[in-house]
Amino acid sequence: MIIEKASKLFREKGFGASSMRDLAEHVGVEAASLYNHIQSKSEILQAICFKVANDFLSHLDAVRESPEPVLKKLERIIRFHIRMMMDQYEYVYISDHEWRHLPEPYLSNFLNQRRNYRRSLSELVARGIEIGEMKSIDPYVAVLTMLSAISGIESWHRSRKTIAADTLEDNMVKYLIEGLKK
Amino acid sequence: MIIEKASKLFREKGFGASSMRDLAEHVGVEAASLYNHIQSKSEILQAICFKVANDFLSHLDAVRESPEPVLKKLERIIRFHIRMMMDQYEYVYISDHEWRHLPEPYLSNFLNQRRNYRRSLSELVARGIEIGEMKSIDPYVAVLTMLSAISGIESWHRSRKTIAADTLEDNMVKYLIEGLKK
DNA sequence: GATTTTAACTAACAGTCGTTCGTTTTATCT
DNA sequence: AGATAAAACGAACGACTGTTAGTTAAAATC
Repeated sequence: MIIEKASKLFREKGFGASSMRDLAEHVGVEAASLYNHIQSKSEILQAICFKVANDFLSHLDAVRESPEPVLKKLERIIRFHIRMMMDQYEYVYISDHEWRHLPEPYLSNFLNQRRNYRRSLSELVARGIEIGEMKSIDPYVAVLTMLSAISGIESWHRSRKTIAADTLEDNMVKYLIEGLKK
Repeated sequence: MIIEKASKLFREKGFGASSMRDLAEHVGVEAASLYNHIQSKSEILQAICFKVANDFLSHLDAVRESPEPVLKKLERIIRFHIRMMMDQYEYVYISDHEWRHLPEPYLSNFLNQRRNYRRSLSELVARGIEIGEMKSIDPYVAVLTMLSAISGIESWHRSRKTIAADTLEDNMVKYLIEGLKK
């Protein structure tokens, strides 16, 4: 409840610009009362960031073990990212944009996880190229491009009306996967 | 001088988390002295955001009037974005991430300019499809994907060493342009 | 060299920040 | 019903916020 309200607030105004009194008002309570349920403001941010990170890492592990072609795996991962960005918009957005406000040692931890995630993805792309499934491209750049493109869905989220979710997903997958095919 | 130091600070800590006393210390002066050169904190943000917006709009206007094929125009625009992200990293990053802290009416103004920019780009992509230069894809999604992919270069910027600037640019252009070709 | 302008300083303002304290109300359990 | 635990409250703390006022030192102009 608190975390849900907080995620909405943090997304709208940013972590730094959101006060505990702001949050309390949205929850319908006085600021001091929040501390019966949480330890600190940054604890909320930690909960959000690491939940998202964990969701992505779990999914990646599951996909890696499946016996599909690399391109199919990548498509599944991309679609998962897109759907996460749609279904858990607030959480993903905050994890993407507000992680820099994490206090140490959580900050280093978070960045480590992200680095590992990208490295795993890069290795997947590299293998796809190696076995001739995909065109020759720098794996790191490809991963960076994919992930960044997806995280930009946030700005679609603000203008939902003009384009349907399915259209967005299918077209983006098309663009990103076709660009990799040989 | 002040704006340069400020852009570095805002990028590192975020606009909201950067205090005028922080900034003053980086400039080598007391906080109050800053107000002999600027009117307010948010004025700095305005200067940065609108300078970047203006640079992109000017470039787009120049490209639109040239008589090249659409795909060539898009490649030029993409390369311009990438190079802006590299050469004016701090400015572009802030314009991308901190615009929400702009006070009205500048906020609405900024968002209007961005919307217009994207609409112009979309129309360019739509024409490319119409005349058969590019594969059929939703123009808005294509633009969103391109721009988001590019803005993700920020996270490359933090780990420059592993990959050269030219490699990044060429591979990203390859990925983004090939994905559009018929 | 005198005068005006520019830019630095210290001190302070009114307000907000996250958080803690001691207390009181509400809910749970025997 | 009486005891215990959970969650609410108002008040306050010390630190920090952007900004202004008044003053003084340095630079530029005449």
